[in-house]
Amino acid sequence: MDLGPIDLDHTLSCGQAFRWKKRDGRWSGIVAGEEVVLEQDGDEIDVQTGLSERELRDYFRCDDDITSIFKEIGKDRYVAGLLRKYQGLRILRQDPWECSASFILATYANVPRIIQMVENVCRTFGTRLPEGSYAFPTPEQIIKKSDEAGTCGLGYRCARFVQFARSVHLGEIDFNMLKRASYQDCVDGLIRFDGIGNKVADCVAIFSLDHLEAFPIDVRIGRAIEQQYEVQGSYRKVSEWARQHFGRYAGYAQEYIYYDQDARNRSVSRRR
DNA sequence: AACCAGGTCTCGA
DNA sequence: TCGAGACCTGGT
Repeated sequence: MDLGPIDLDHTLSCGQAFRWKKRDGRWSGIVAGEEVVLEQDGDEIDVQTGLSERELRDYFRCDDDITSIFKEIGKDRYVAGLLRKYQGLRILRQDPWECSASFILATYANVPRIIQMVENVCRTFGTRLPEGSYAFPTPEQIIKKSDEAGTCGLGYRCARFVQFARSVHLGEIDFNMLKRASYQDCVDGLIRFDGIGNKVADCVAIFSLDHLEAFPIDVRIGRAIEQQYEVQGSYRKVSEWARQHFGRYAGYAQEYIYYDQDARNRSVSRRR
């Protein structure tokens, strides 16, 4: 299947989604409750899934005009280098509920632990698929046996996670409306919920609600921006600077910078 | 064995 | 509007 210019390794391991695993050269994950297995050989990607081609192309954002996106953020010298270095890293379009619930768990934890927490949640509440893995649970599945949330190792995030499931189940958040809304209205709509601050809201906005100008700032991005551009300060100040500097696809630049910082960390830990 | 993690919340200035 | 402290817990 043709998913456009994409590198699965970069795209699925960069920390935007937490449910993809690579084994024996194949990536397997679950999208919209369906198992997806992908194997990339150069430009060829072999796909095994019950998902329709339309759904898969939607998930991989094949509708994006990637050329003009790269042209735009590539105006920055540093990012231009990263575009070459990590060619084929793409932003995904994830399910808003799964994305927001996952990033509520992602606060103040490292990626391996986030993956573990999400996996625990899926095994505890989610539907078991024929292949043996579990789908990400619906809000209702979580509410029905919320007393078991304590066994998932979520720490202080547990109460927020369950409460958010309740809010979503009660229809207190309209993701489709947030998609159509302006970036700022989208963030304002997300940030009302306990456990969603600036950073999580930006992650949800870019990874699931089509607001590619969202620029999530974690500690590593903060450091990188300070080093590369000598810009620092409050979240609001830095993120506004980033949208100004990188333009309407600022979030795409953010993901390349984040991945580069991640790669540096990985090589440091190998050296130890 | 400490250290730190894709932050958020609360509170005071 | 901003900065400082506390915070569950498990990888590394």
